[in-house]
Amino acid sequence: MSVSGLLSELNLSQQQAVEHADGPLLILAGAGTGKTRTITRRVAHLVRARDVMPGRILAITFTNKAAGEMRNRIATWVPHTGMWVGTFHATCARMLRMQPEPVGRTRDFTIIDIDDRRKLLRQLIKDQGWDPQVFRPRKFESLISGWKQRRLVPASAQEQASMYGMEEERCAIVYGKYESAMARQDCLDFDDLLWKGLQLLEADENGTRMWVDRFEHVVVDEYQDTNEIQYEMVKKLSKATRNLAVCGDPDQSIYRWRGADIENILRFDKDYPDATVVRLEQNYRSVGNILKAAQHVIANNTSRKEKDLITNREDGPLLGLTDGHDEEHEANQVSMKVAEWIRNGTTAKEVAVFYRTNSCSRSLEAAFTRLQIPYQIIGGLSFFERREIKDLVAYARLVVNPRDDVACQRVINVPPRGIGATTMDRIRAYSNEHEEPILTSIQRDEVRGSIRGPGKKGVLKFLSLYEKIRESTNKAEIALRTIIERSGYRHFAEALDTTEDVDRGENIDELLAFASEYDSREDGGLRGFLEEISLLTDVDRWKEGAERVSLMTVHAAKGLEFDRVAVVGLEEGLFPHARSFEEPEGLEEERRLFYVALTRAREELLLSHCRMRFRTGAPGPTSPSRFLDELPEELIEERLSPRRAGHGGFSGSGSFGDRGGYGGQGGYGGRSDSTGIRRSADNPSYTSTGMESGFEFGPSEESGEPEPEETDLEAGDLVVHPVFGEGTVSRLQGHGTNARIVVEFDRTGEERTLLLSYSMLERLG
DNA sequence: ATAGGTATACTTTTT
DNA sequence: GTATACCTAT
Repeated sequence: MSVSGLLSELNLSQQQAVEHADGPLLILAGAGTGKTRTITRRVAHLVRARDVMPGRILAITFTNKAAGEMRNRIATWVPHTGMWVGTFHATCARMLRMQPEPVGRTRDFTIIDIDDRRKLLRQLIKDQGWDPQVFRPRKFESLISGWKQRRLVPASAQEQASMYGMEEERCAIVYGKYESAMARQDCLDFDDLLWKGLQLLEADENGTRMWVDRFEHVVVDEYQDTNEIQYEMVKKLSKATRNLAVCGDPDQSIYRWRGADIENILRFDKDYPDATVVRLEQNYRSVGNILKAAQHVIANNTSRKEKDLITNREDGPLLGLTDGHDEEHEANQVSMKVAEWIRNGTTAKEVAVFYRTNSCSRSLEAAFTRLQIPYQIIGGLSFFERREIKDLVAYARLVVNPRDDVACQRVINVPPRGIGATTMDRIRAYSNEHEEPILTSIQRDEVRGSIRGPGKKGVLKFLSLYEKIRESTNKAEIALRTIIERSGYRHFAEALDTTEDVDRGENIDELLAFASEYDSREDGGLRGFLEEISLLTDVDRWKEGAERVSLMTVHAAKGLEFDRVAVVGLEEGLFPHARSFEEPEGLEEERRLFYVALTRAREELLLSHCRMRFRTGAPGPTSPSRFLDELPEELIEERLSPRRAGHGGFSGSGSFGDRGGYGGQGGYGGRSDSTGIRRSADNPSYTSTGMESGFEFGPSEESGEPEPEETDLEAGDLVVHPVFGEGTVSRLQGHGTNARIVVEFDRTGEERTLLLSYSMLERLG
């Protein structure tokens, strides 16, 4: 392949970025301007045309998935053996694994996740004699994470905390305890990976310089979302050669809450006055109307660099807009539209639905199931957060790192083997006092002698299990199989809560398949496998090829593109999210988020909101997002939902629009000349799939206040549910707002537990 | 020690 | 609607 092949099918700006020789380079790349293609070609070009050794190139991506894609794409041009391509976190983990000493860890360190981190914090709070109900682990976690992002050690945090209040003060103390526990257990958390990674570089600058002189070229994608530590890290890694190429779009910076500083990209040409700046403004992705809409919205942000995006594509269809009564109705409308898209020739994998918060996925799921549209949810209840996965991973962690007390405590009595709270307290007391790992402690005769009752046998059982697992091969899959078989875990997991329709066995199999795939690809053994999965996210697990509609948050959608996209929940307080109202910067970030959502679509967009939504327990009226008002009116297709008069349940539906914030919202309400009912007429094939025709609502609860305990339903009553159909009440449980009703539904023959106040059940007959 | 029930909090986004 | 922590009975 000739060098010029690397420049084929690139526009002039892209070519300039690819061919740029030495020194700092800033690529300002708008959405859909071929940014990934450009930096991939650039890296390939470095190897082919400039004879840079692959091992001397470091490319940082935002997700592991993007890293994998980049690796594959580069491979089509040049061999890339030894090239470093990965996320900041993965890159840091890799460096630290190779040289852990400067930060006080061994090469066997394990990575702790948020959940375990929270558990550890709870324990430490309790150890201080404080009530975790008052001093919340969650709150502490975010405080500590913030301190770590700002590189504050516990001592400095304590100094600063005294200015704030008791909670901060106490948290700072716990922070100190947490840090020593993590060191003792040879663990690192996500924040540590970055901070300790930077510390490694700092030590390296005055030492062997094995890292700071290692890379001849550093390339960073999504630079607009780097935080302070990442910024410093990039600076150090590229200081020796100044061959730093960063790429990003300030309008797509959406991780401020995680410490990302948009200033990093905005001031790049001040940091490096000799930087070459290349602007990619030719959009190849979206049709004209989508691009126009997106540009129009983002222009409302004040703190931004003017940027133009041009497309030579046709205008395309107008942007669709729907408003539902509530989220269920909204989900129905959206799924009908999706069904229409698919019927008209778009494949399911080219369709996506985005939402602001994960909780919005539920109603969509129900609607998609009803219409029998295949879908997959990305994110939300993560695979890796599933109990059975976490348990097995904890076993594996303990094998790799016997000092990992968090992992040890998670599995020492799972499946149950008689080691309860009393026994654990005793063991923990000993191990705290002697400052040695729990696993070491329980091997001491002194400790084992002090344990009586069923715990004694349990500890022996656990130790012999542990030995057997340790002896198994280092291959990830075999090790996991040994764990599962020797511990009897599969049986335990499958017997766990049979009422839920989660298939834990299936999840276990997926983990095994994952391990087997890893073994065939890499030689990192159990430790390597653990490292990989602890840094994986759900987007990374996303099965791109699957013929399914993708449902995800807008954050998860970053970097992806689809032919047709629907964005739901465009309401004040949800999108933009209420939490963003406190500071003006917050609102600008929400707008960028909306901009990201819009620019994912190639051909067609559907935007939607509803007039009432369940929010934290109670349903309430909502008003359309201000972002809808910011769209140019002439690009929006008028489509207001049908009135529901005559449909029984929502007798008061007309009054919704007149109430609350809806009617009052500026120009939007003014466009409300109804175009009538279209959906059911348009989609006869989808309303007759054997499921519900149309959509019935339960007894009218539109007055907003759920009436707890006010039910005359009892066991044996026949009821009908709008989604699940007819069924029989099995029993009632709980009181007040938490009252639940268990119903066995005829269609599936399965029992479901529903929250009584919102169950929308109607008595039958 | 454990199972089963009950109360409570959580819903912003994620490496 | 779900996960988790605490309480109580066995």
